[in-house]
Amino acid sequence: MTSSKDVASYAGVSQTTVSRVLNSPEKVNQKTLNKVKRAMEELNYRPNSIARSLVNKKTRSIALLSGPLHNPFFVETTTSIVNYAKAKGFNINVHFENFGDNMSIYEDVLNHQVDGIILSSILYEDPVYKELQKLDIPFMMFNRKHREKGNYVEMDNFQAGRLATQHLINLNHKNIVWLGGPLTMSTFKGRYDGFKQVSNEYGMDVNDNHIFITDTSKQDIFEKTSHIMSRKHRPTAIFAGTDSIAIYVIDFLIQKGYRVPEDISVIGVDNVELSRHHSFQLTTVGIIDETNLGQIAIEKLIDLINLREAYNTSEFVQETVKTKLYNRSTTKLI
Amino acid sequence: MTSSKDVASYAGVSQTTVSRVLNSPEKVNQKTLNKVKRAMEELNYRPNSIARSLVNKKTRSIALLSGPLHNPFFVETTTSIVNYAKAKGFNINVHFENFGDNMSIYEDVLNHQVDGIILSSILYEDPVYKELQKLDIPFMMFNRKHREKGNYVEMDNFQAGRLATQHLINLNHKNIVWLGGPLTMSTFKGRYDGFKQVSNEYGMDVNDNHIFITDTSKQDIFEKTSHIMSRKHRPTAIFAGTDSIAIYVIDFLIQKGYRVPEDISVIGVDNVELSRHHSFQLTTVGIIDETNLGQIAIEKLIDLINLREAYNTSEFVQETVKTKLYNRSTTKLI
DNA sequence: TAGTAAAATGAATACGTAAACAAAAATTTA
DNA sequence: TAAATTTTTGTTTACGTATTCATTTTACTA
Repeated sequence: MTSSKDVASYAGVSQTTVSRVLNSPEKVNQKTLNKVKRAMEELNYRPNSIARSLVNKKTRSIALLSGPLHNPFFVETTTSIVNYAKAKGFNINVHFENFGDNMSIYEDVLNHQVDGIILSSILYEDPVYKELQKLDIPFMMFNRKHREKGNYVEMDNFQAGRLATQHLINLNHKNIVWLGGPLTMSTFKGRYDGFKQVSNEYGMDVNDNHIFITDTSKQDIFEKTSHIMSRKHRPTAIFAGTDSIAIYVIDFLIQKGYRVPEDISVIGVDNVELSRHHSFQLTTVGIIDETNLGQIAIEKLIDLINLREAYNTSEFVQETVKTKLYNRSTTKLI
Repeated sequence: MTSSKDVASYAGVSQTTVSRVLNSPEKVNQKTLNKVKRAMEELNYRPNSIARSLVNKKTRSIALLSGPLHNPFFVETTTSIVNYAKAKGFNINVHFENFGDNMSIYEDVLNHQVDGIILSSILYEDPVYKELQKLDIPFMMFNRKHREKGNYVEMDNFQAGRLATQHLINLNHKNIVWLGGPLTMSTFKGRYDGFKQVSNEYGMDVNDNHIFITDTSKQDIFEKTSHIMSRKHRPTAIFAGTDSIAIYVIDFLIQKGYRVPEDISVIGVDNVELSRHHSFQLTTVGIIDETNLGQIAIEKLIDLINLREAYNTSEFVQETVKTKLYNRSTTKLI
């Protein structure tokens, strides 16, 4: 690989001048500028970004710790994050959540220098939080947040839970099952609390028969759904904690010959793009904005990084986006 | 950030000794070893990977240039690639194809030093190929390949095209439409050629009425499918160039009130995981192996990187994996 | 045209690590 | 116990770039 020194001696100038041509061309004489540029061309020179990073102390790369892509929510956020970052000159190092074991990934992230970290998959009481804090690198949580707050962009999960439940109740449903994931995740916790509160407001009993916690795997969702459908007091509606869960539920139901929403209503949360693509049109609750949480989060993170570089200051980003109902066709009046 | 020098002076040794503790601890006296390790702990020392990369000339990171994630095929390959690389100590920098404009991404990839490149989204005559070659970095193509060959892992697209077509013909279909993407991609070209050959073997006419080229967007697929269904000589089967296309087609059909396979049979290619998850079970053709092409490709690529590091040798990886029919329930005898 | 200001260039150094080589300390051998 | 090994540690340099500071060249002023 050819270095700036090679270019320098080829062009008959010092390495400093070559560096200047790259970083402050206005400070170099037109004639030598051309001479050096030509040398660069002829030697097919590429500045070594590693060496640059070493001296600049920035890598222009960001680590993304994402939930699994079989959840369409993360398909959208990952796409947004990668593309936006690229447009801003940043690279994204992608890592996938490993069954809640964020510490191992943390080691990984740590060992490659990054200018920032963006993560969706943190638990409400995740010990990784304080490790990340020690790092003194901007990090942004999206989707889920941590008890210590920090920087985050989330939807108003509690409101989402309320809206979805209210919608079902408006449609006359009285026997509703909540089918979600671990309440150690702030998303599920908020949505569940919203469900419970509205249920209580309408004097509905929320007992163990109405609450199902899955590990969000297809397998488990199928089993739980199967169990729900085989009960004598079969519910008339299922409130799925995420669209991903809702889609698995509906796939299962259709496979088994049930009709949605004729036999049972299903509502999700997240408003993933896929919910409009599908052969069924999923009723769901999602953020008001056109965009997604990943997009908002990466914008804010890059702002933070730039702010820090320019002024060495830092401020908190704590954003809870309001939600609304996307009333489509997997719920109906009974 | 604390450096190895800081650790050195804190522990009362030279920086070299600190370096040795990290890279060849067996060469350092037990007592000083402990002393240095303690110092590292107390100062919360982390070796700077940038500086390491500069001297080692390896970054342990790989650039992935992938097709878009709304195609489930790339969801699977990306997941496999990221996870496998991580297990082998590599980071993945993800980039998404930008409407065939690989050159802009190429600049990006180039500017961050990587040990290897893995890309799915190359055109058969893509000019980026010779640029990549100049780079003198191992690069591996999967899914699609380039006319110049290089390193690639693909399925036997031609065979896949034949198998799918043969399957439909076995089911008595005589009016089959091929609905695929640009033939500038080796995948579509191979599958199309297979379709045409078998069709001809059975004396079936393959004219413009049977060939539809989409840009693989949902929008375009919907339009083309709509057009196909509104024709007087409506086909009895659609051969979709990929599962992704097949899924869009079926979603459209079901939305419009058609039944699959009762009203029309649909077959895809790729055998994506999702094709089994869905409310319909997609009939498809895919590679024989349990795994996916991305997985195979990343394994080979890392082998290449290691081989190159160890022996400074290089060899070609050129693999065409055989395919088979996955006969599920979106095709039927007529 | 001498003197001064401005523009252009170069020499030296820093970033944090690894490694070649040299030197010192500990151990073994005779 | 002195010489010869072996083990352990340190000094120095390289990796490729950016930057500070000093120096040279050019342009301008009176």
